[in-house]
Amino acid sequence: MYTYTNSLYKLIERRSVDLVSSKDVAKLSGFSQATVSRVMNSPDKVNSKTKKKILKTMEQLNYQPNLIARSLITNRTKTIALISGELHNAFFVETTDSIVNLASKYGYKTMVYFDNGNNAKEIYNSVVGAKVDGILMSSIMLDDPLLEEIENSGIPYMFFNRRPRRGGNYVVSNNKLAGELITKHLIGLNHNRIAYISGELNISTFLERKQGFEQALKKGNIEIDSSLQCITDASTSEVEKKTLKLINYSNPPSAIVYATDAMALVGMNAILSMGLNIPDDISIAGIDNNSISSHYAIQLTSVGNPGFKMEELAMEILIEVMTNKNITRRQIIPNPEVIIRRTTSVKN
Amino acid sequence: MYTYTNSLYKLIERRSVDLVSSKDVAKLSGFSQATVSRVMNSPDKVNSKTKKKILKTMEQLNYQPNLIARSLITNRTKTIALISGELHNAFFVETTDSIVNLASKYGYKTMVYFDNGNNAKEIYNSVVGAKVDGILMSSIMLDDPLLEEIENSGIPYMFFNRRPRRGGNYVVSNNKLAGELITKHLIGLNHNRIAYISGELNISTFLERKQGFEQALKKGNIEIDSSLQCITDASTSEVEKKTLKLINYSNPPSAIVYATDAMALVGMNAILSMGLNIPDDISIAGIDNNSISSHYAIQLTSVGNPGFKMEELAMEILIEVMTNKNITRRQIIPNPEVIIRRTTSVKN
DNA sequence: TTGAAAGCGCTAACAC
DNA sequence: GTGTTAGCGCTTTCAA
Repeated sequence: MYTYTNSLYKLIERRSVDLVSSKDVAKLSGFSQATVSRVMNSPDKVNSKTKKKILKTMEQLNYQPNLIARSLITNRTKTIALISGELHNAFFVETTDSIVNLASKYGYKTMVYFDNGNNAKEIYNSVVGAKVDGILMSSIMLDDPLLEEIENSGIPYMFFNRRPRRGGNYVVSNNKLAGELITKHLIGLNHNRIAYISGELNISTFLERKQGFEQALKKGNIEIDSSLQCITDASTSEVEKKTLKLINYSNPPSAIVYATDAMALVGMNAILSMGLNIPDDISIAGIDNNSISSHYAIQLTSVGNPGFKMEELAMEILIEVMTNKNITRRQIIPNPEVIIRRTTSVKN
Repeated sequence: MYTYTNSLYKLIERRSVDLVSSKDVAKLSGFSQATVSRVMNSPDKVNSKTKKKILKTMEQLNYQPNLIARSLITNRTKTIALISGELHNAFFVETTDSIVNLASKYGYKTMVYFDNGNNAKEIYNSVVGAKVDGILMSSIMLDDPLLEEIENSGIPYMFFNRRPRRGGNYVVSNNKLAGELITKHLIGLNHNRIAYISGELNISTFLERKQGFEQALKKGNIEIDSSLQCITDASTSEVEKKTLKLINYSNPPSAIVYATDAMALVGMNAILSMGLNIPDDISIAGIDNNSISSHYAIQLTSVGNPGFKMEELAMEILIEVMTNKNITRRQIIPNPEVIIRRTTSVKN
């Protein structure tokens, strides 16, 4: 008894630098390490008195199981990787928030990576080494070589927002429809010189939204004018530049569709800074329906899936795939709708 | 030779589900596991021919070291934990982005947690179990019991944005000065009924900013009117409610200082929705200088540290602490400045 | 310069 | 219901 008290004292005293292990708990409680393990993993298989004693000892020692050691043997880390677009785009702010919180709700930690457009492979290697239980990824390109690697790795995954050209598991909005709807909205307001500013077309969202844009023009019998289409990287400076270019045409467009709300926000800033009025001088619209877009000072007309978060559905599915191993192909494409606000009006 | 080719074939064929280990690399290359390990950890200690062979084998097998196993023995995970406020506050969007990217630049992965105000202890336990190499944390309360635990844990850490009442390592803005400066700015515009909407005062930023507010009033010989001070949780609905309450006074304030830009944005939305004009009817200002605040459609007067990112400095220091173990107390408090935009004007 | 062997802290058969 | 033992995939002495 004395010895126990003595070593207990020592164990409590020492700082976590040299941490308490299940061996310590075992020794001090008088049971084996296996039983200590059972208390954590199959508590119903251990005598309730024993359990009580061990739990008390754990508390006394402030024992925290070493998850690294546990993972090495279980081959599960209770961690998911989120490979996201950068937070400069408010869309990813909302998805990151949702995903981390939802993961946590399900008992998963989240390793977050931001893909800046040319570090995907590096990120992927890190993710593989980290032995995450699943991957949630937005930043997949249309013909991304990573797709095959991920598929072959056997690691459960879901894409959201973007998808590869063929195959893969994902939840993405019907982006072609999104592009079509917003353009149709503008055509309905009598606009016929409608410009379009897009990110690079090796990304599904950008390609498909533009396809929708063109489809709407075609249906509206408006000729496609390539001088009104700008494909650019989605950076602030480029979007600004393209916006100013369009505005300064001798025959400028009466409306601009931006491929994302984030880009529209940049465009709006540029247009207002020029002293122009939105929508009196020019209508603008985005796609994604970021939450800032509904702010009274912004009031950006957009396209979105209100009441539905694709990243959350993707996460729910991922959880299911991680627990039940029967992985069937999952491809979900909800239809979005236009949210009309104050940045679009009838062409005057 | 034949045997090697044969087993190589088998190893290449199999999917990563049962992954290649350093043992496989060893067997196939004809060296020991120890030497394979050396190739990764002290390559200069291994013969260059041997090294070349082993590296080639690694590539053939697409070997990725199991970081979990490595961590178990090295006791380092090359992972930091970011315990952040939620992304609803744009301030944390920018810090999260910076931190994850900077960590990655230094070769660290980032486990991200969002503290919603009552899961800090739970998060902390997860962090301890995950054996992260360091913690970057914004969501510390003034008298947080976690401080002692973190200090005792021996895990390198830095707070940013918020700090505990006493002790701790942190980089935080001079928040009292921030509150004082913005209030002085308004007093300089002849405002003398200035309202203040703050988050809970158990958080250093809120307490100190309010102290600065009061100090400025005192210096300006303006009596403190408690009916113009609202302490609330920082949620959207509460900030809205308080804003409307103030506006509907028979003798409303001519200016409102919000403790954060995020709160000011909510207030702005409420005020504009009422049909009032900013700043003609009422001036408003925030603190933090979020990037959205400089948007032309927002133009929020704020207080910030332009050209300086406290989270980045905190991260740099953390890296240093994690590598050189001589942990000295670090408390850094840069002075902010007012950024005047269009939401504040002379009282009419 | 390389290999053999021990062990990080945990879990999971298997035995009792 | 509990203990003994082996081993997850690495790194790291210690010998050779």
